[in-house]
Amino acid sequence: IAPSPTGIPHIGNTRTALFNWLFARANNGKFIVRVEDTDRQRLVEGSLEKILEILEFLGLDWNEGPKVGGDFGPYIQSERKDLYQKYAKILVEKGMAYEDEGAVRFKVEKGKIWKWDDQVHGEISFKSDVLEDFVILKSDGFPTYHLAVVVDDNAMKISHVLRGDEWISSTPKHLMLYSKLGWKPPVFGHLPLILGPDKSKLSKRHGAQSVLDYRDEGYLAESLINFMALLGWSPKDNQEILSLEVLIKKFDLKDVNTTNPIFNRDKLDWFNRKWIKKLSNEDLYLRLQPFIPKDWDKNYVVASLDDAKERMTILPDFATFVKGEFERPKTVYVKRVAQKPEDKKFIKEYLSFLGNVEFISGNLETKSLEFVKGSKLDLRSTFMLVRRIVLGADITLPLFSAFERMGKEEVLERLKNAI
RNA sequence: GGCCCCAUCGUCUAACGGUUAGGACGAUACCCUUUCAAGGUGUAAAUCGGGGUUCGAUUCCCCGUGGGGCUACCA
Repeated sequence: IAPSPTGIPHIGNTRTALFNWLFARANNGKFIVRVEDTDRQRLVEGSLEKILEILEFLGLDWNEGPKVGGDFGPYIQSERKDLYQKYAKILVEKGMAYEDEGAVRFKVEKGKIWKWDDQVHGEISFKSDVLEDFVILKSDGFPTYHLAVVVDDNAMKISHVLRGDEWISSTPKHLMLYSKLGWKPPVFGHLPLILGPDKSKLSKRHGAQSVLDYRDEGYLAESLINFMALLGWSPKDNQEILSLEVLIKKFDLKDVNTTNPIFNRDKLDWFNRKWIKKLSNEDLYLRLQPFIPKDWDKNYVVASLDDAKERMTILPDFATFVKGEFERPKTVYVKRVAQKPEDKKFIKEYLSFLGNVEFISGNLETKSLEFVKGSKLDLRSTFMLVRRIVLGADITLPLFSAFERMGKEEVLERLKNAI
């Protein structure tokens, strides 16, 4: 995978990385990260770190590249400038390229047909006549993508190139370069492009775009991987919930689609719900750290996880469900929800009733149910009243498990506030 | 404009040339239910159009239409 550090990669670029990684792992190959920073104008400071952060967050480790090194380094193109210049010079000397206003342009031979067996599309061919002479070395001495990618893929012994469909029309240029340089081209596979909701190529203007943004919104790496994997690919058995391990076993380039999928956030949400539910409480607690106050007691939080897991879509949902257990409702609010005399009367009776009840969720529930039914009050509205008084909200975790966690003293205290 | 890629429910997708065109998300109805969820059972929802080939096309071919990409000294 060869990202360009001209910004933070969005879901589309990241999915390309994922497919490359899966393909490499599924075939006992090597996953190589090479940084293509030959566009000096658009270089964005710090994006290389972000790129690696994304890969690390998702668990896509690389065999060669930044940080880990490798036999064919350096893996940063700006550090390989001499190499590109050397080959540009050779091409010029052989008359296959020429200088043009400080840059070097490759001479396209007319009347030829360039074709390759694309691993996802099948055979694709181009007439060389539709291509114009193209720049391979810019006037600032840096190569264009075309020269750099060919020189490096050859030098680094790259066997397979999986990239986005947007590169299809450039492939003949690369084929020409391989041919003139006397090298054997790698196998190409072009992946369908992920489209935004407006059906145009995914880009910055489609809202939160990078995996890091989704991570910060509370999506798990598992969900993101699962979601991206199924955009343009599906396993033979149509299974949907897939871990990285399972994906490696099932991934096959033959099952990659040719049509451009559209990014669908609802499905991402669904995956996140599924994956959060699969997490152990201990693991979920760890992932929750960035999204909850530091002073929330660990045992307390963990104890509420079974209930919370069932209803969370993103990590920050946890705090909104449990917040009411940590903060007493405002008195003005309590006074307002318990205005009616009959409500106050009920709370008074319930209060004294609770005094003799053991605060264990199941017990609390059966006893309370009996109590309310005996009073002939409406179940829903009555429990909603209690919920509002004790937890200060309409949407909370199940009432009685919350009671158990909070303890008798605290619950009674809060109820007293209403009378 | 030119070149290239693509075309199954709203979305992600499945279907050796023979299926009542399947699944999932979302939507919706009902059940369950102390809220919200979750869960359960249903429902609606698709082969872009026209020609071929074939006993038979979602599937193969052609044309059209639609969408996307490229057309930079960006990747």
